[in-house]
Amino acid sequence: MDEQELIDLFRKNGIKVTTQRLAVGKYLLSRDDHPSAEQIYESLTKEYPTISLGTIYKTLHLLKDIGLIQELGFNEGSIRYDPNTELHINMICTKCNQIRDYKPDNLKELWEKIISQTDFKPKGQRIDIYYECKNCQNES
Amino acid sequence: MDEQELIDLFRKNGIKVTTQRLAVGKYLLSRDDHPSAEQIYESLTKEYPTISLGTIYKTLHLLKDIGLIQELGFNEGSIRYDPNTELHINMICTKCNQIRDYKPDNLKELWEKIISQTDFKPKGQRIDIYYECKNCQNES
DNA sequence: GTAACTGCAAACGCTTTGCACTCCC
DNA sequence: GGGAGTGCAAAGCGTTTGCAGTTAC
Repeated sequence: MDEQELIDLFRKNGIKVTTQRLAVGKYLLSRDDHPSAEQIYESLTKEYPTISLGTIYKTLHLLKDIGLIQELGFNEGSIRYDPNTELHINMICTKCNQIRDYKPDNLKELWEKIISQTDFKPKGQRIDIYYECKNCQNES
Repeated sequence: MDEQELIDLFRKNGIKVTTQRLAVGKYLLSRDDHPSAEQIYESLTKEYPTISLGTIYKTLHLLKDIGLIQELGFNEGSIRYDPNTELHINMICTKCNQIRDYKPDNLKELWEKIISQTDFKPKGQRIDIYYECKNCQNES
């Protein structure tokens, strides 16, 4: 998704296009890890020195409401933000907490087999795999 | 798991068997929803009026360390505790936040197909499906 | 007896809220 | 021009921590 599409998405949902919202949206779309609000703030504060954490949080809720991102709550009480709302697996390192998306070829097909057994209509899903990433394996 | 097995599990892990730990462990094992620390506290305070939230939290961390339960972090910042550490799906109602376990017959087989494509060695997993439960559907 | 555990209260950290100021439309 | 959005600081809330008193072993 490029900047213009992001602007269109905001307009379509009747919310004003502001520098801050574009900055947060573009930043998230550019990442394939899943940053926390704090990480987003740290990164954006260089280019936008007056941006505030409060605005980041408000923007994140907005982006969630319009379906651009998914929130992932973790045990440490933190929330990470995932710009990939399609079916995928979050590969989460149990040591360094790094998250990478993973999308096996036949995931959709297998997933449909799993949910076809129920009469519920899923609105969404979250699939995590916990493992130890290569960096952390090498260190130990 | 009955009380004696729980006691054995504590002993095996070298931690003392106390009334409070047994109470929290037995309570969690008896539930198929996934209570929060607050819910556990509310429930146990009737039978154990002096139990404290601090102790509940300390016990929950302990139970997690010995592998009896799994922690599930949620977006609202809360953590829920799941006594089922086997492969299963958490069916989560997006309205009332009720959680039920769900275990399709062929889940294990399909799951193994999904992870067989990677060379990672998973240490665990979490699978959520978000939906609207029957109670909430009827209300709307 | 003593090391581990409990209960309490204070501290902590992330997130939300309220409000005056500012900016998009 | 006016309502929506921002930035700041204070409040909120679930969780953790420190410590004196208590309990399991």
